[in-house]
Amino acid sequence: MAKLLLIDGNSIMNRAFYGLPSTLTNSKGIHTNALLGFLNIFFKIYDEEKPDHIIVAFDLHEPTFRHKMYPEYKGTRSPMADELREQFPIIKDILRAMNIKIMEMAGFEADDLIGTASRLGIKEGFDVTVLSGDRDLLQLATDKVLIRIPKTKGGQTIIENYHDTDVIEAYGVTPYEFIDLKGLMGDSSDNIPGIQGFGPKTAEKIIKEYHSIENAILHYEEIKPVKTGLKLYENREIALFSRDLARIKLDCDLGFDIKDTSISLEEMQGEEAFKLFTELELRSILKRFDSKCEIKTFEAKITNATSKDILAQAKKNKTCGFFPVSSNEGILGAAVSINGEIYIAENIGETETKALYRSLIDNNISVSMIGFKYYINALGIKEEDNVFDCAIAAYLLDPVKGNYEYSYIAEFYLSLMLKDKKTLLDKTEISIFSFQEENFKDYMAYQAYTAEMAKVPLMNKLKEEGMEDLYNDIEYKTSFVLNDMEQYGIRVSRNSLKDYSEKLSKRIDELTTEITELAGEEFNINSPKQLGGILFEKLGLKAGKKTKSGYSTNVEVLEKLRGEHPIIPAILLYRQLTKLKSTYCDGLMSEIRADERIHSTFHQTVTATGRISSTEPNLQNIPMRSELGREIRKVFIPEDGYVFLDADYSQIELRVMAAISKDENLIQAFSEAKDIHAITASHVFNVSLDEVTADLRRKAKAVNFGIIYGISSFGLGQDLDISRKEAQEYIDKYFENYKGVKSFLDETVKQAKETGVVRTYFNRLRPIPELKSSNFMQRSFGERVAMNSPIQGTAADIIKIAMINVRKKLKENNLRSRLILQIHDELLIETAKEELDVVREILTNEMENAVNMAVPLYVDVHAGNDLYDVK
DNA sequence: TATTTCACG
DNA sequence: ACGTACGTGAAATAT
Repeated sequence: MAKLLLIDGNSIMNRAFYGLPSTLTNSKGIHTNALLGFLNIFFKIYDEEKPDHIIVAFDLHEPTFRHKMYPEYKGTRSPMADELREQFPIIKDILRAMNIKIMEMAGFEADDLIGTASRLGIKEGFDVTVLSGDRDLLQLATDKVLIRIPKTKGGQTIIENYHDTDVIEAYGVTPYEFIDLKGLMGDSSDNIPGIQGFGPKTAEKIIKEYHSIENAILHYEEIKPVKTGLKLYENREIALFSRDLARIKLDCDLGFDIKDTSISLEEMQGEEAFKLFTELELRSILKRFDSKCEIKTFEAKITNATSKDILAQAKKNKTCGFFPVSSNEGILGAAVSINGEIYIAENIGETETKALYRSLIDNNISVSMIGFKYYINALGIKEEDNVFDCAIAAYLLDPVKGNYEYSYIAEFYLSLMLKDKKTLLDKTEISIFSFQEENFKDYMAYQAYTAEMAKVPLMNKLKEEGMEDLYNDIEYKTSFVLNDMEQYGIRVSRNSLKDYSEKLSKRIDELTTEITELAGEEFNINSPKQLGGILFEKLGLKAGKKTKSGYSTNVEVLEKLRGEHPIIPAILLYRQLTKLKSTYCDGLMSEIRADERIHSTFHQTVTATGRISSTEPNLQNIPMRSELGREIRKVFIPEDGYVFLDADYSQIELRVMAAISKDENLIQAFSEAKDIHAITASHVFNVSLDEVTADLRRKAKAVNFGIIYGISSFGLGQDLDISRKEAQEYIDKYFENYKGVKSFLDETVKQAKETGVVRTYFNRLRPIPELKSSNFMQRSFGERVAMNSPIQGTAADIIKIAMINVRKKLKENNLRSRLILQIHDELLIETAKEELDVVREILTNEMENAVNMAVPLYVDVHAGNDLYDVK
């Protein structure tokens, strides 16, 4: 028999929302917990029942006929949580995309529509299932209508099922009598009054005996205790009225034929639904599409081939996706996708793979890869080869995503669900034997296929977003600069590092003893938990901030306690020393390679703003601010015959802000090359320039930074340890003088709210979904990001341009000197001694003239014999 | 794996 | 009333 599934949308959404943590959001900051919960229950029921017809009912946010009967109806309800409300339009979009009928109607609740549909369903001869979290619907149960109520028990979703007989068994009354039951006892959640003092027990007893309120009223004198009977009689109007309120309507005019709601799995899992789930990043739901969306025929399309075969095929197509298979031993072979067919050249080795790559390029075949920087050296990729990199393109289009593996690119740009690397290979070590494994073949095929197929959609998207130049002129070329820096690395003196380390160890041991004595017991000083216990419980010091798991023991807190106990300065020093030892001494030591140099990896597709990041090790956070830490810079030395030449931009972010905000005062200040912090101080504190003290300048500097970070009085107050009010006064004074900055920041946030994105001067994009959040904190964060990203991002763009141009100039002039480090606003060149003058010229020029703005850019340049020396 | 802390711009 | 400065990565402990 045909089956009809009716879903109480509001109640299932509500249940799903409270069943899953509301921290569940996608990368765009959209809450997805109710969506996910709803869909999980939905598919669970669907799989069990395989209904032929489905309808989902929703309440509208309008008064219903019950409100007309009784204005206080549902009056005690607190308003719906914003995070849940936001998800209703989305679930409706999803249902529409799945071609599932939605019903909602002014004046009626979802219950009434479901009630009506259930009866129409019976008339059509359907078996009806009603899915709801609300027991009110039990009154609809018959032998043909099954009510299913999901419940969470011990983390597991179990579903209670009720036909009419089950209702009788569980409640002792028939579904029809259930309405009378509610009339007597009322319902606090709907604010249905019922008879005061009549709870489930009394109500059940009466209805069991008399089957209806009317009949019970007729026989009220028989009811015992007498008081109960009297009370019923006195309140008979309320009881009958309450019952009317509680009764679900069965005769609404739905306005459509119930037979028109038929649906199949294929119809539900179409292209549109897939796209929407992809957008929402509901991966677990997408898994249901697996069988449908994976490239089933991939295996059949994989062919083992020689380099020659591949070249011959590629010549016909003129474009290909290229995946070099690499292990610790280097490149083993390659998988090439040509017109969707995968050709695998197994174990041909690095030399032949390189030759294959070159032959493709030489024959004008465009090569598309994913993360090509990694292969630049092994394959001998040259800038003019014009390789396309899907990872960089995908990064530019969504820099917050943070993952640009083939599986994600295929998902977002090809609507293809491919098993990801982890699923296919997990801990597989790639070797010459890997080629025989089925999973590995799939992996190679997916890599190559995605690289080929995603190129066009990615390029179109880049064009659409106006980021073609950014891609071609900045990002693509930057890869080559970064690769060079990785290859060159930076020389580190093992011996100096060891000496420094030993010096630290000695001092750390002494401090450990001292701290143990002061604490009166041994404990792990590195453990914030144990340290908190010692300081704030045992020693009774005043706890400052708290963290999620206990007392905060960070510098800020400890610094305020400095005078309170001799253990505090000891701990502060201990912290500093152990940090230096573990992160920098030990950390750097293990990264020194046989060539005496450290080769960091520079990541181009990591930061949300366009900056570069550095790992293994991070060479962008070598100590600088404290003298003790700064010492470690002495271990970084140039190769014999070379010196270091370092240049850093002077206040590049403030200058960028001045230029793009077009603030006249700020531009003026910078054109005169004055001390910007001092100038700001004179404005904010109403003093003349020569009256600016060091302390006023320090405060003004904090204000300037605050502006760049997306100023807030709270943040500035915290930083300067002043009241919020005072901080606000500084900010107001600042904006009074720099009105252009004020209007620029306001306008940026306003536009960001309209478009959902901000852009740098070079059109680099950053989506800020947080601006749409209903959560104040998230939204405020979004606003600060909107103010900061164009500034930080433009500065990042500028230094990338400088890097590209510096490298080009060094090459053009056949110089041995090389760029080896970038630290956001600073470049370091390992400079051949005899080239020092010309390199200084190049570095200064290229950095200062990387871009032509309304504000001049300046760099401070220093030469030195180690990294300490150049600053 | 998450949290805390701290190094840098 | 809410409870923050923007952008990173590494190490250690706690879970």
